[in-house]
Amino acid sequence: MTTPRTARALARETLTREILDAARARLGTEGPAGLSLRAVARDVGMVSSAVYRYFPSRDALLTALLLETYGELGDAVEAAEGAVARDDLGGRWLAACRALRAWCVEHPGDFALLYGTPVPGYAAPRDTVEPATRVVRVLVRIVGDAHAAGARPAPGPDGVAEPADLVADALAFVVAHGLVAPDAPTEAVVRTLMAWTELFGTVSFELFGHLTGTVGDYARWFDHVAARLAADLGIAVRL
Amino acid sequence: MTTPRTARALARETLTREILDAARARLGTEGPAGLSLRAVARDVGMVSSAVYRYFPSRDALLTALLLETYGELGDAVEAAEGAVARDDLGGRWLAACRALRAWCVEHPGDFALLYGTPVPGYAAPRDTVEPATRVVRVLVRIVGDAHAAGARPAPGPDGVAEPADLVADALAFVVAHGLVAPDAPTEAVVRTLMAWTELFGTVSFELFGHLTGTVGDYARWFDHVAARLAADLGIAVRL
DNA sequence: CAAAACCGAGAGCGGTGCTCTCGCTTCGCC
DNA sequence: GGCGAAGCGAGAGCACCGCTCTCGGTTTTG
Repeated sequence: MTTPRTARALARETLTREILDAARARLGTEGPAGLSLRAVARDVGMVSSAVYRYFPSRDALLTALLLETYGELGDAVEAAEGAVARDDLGGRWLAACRALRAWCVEHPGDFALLYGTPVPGYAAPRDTVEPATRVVRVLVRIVGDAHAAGARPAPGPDGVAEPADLVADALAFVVAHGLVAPDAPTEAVVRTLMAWTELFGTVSFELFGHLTGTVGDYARWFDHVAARLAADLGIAVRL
Repeated sequence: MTTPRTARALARETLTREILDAARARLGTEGPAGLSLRAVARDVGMVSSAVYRYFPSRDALLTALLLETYGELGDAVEAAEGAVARDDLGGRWLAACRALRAWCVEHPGDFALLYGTPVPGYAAPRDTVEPATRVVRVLVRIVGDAHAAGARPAPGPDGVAEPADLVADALAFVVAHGLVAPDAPTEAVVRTLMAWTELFGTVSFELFGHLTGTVGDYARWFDHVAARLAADLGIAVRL
């Protein structure tokens, strides 16, 4: 990455940035499906073919956007959660959840790119997996700390824990990615993954309009969802 | 709708069907974003402009697809739930949830149309709202019956019910659409809406690839989510 | 049986992703 | 300093897209 600071390299850097910024701006207004490389080129004052000097294809541009966007969301959630006292587990959980929703609501286009319908022909490369797991990693860490502090999830549907092999399925990935220590409370991890999907499901329903008319105050609605999930994990949240 | 059965009207009917079928077939392979009216026209052996005799715009075709698809999902869920003994509340809940997921997994393209990123310029007309509520209506009905049978949702995060005005927000819509009787258990209704979002959030994460590597057996994972949600609503589910 | 309505085909508009070629500028190296 | 190589932006062109309009031919209607 330490390219020589020649005039050309410098220009390339700034132009790459300009293209990415223009693309993200368009993403906010048109959505991922309508992301037009030609329009982006026009926005930065180029002809469309010139953009291909910087991104070999539309998919490559998409990948760069994915990486950048996952990173930004991860930053936001980690920063919000990190600003809360370590022993305030409910506060950390709520801060992480609220930061998550806030970012998504402020960047609906980016949210659609990350959590909406996948672009048909496009498969996200491997190196997007790590940035994509940052949010859930924060959640798992909070729950892990809570477990260490004695918190226990509510009993399962029939009063017993989730089956061991279901837990193993989910846990294998989490441990493999270093999200959590191998001796983590397995059931809590599974519940956290379920909570993660509910959080994003709620945001998805909000942003995609499936709750219009049903819910008045989305922020409060989301807070209650987050609080319920926390309670289910044995973490007390004061709204 | 009782158009005279002239040769022309008959031909129009079958051709409209053929176009819709071709569009849904393409939806399954390309996804909603890549739905090309020209390609659909080719599939039914027409030139693209001829399709406009049947649907005045791509959006109109989209609306027709929405109506049909919501209807099909509603049919599937209602049929599955209706086949279970009325007093077997856990069975009804599980049947509805499983039918919901099964349909989505079998029709990923249609699912993306209904619950994925909204098409940028397109706003679904009013008459898609009613068909869109059929699934949640089934869920609310089960929970209502459970309430009548004495089931009570688990206590809220801090041991108290959800705030009354949050409940009122959500309930207003539900009652306005005749989803539930005005004297319904308000808190249970709110919880049901939350459960509804989690069910579709789980399917969304499954189909959009956010759980790849994390969850091995999606069906069992989903069953556990459904069972947990039921337990939270005071409904016992045997897996 | 004629007028009106409907229908399919085709051309055409401006847009898209992407490829290739063509000059020009900048770079690295001797 | 000079020179070949590499990088760059512009433009033309390909096949595709949604959509409009016109033009003959068919069917329906009064």
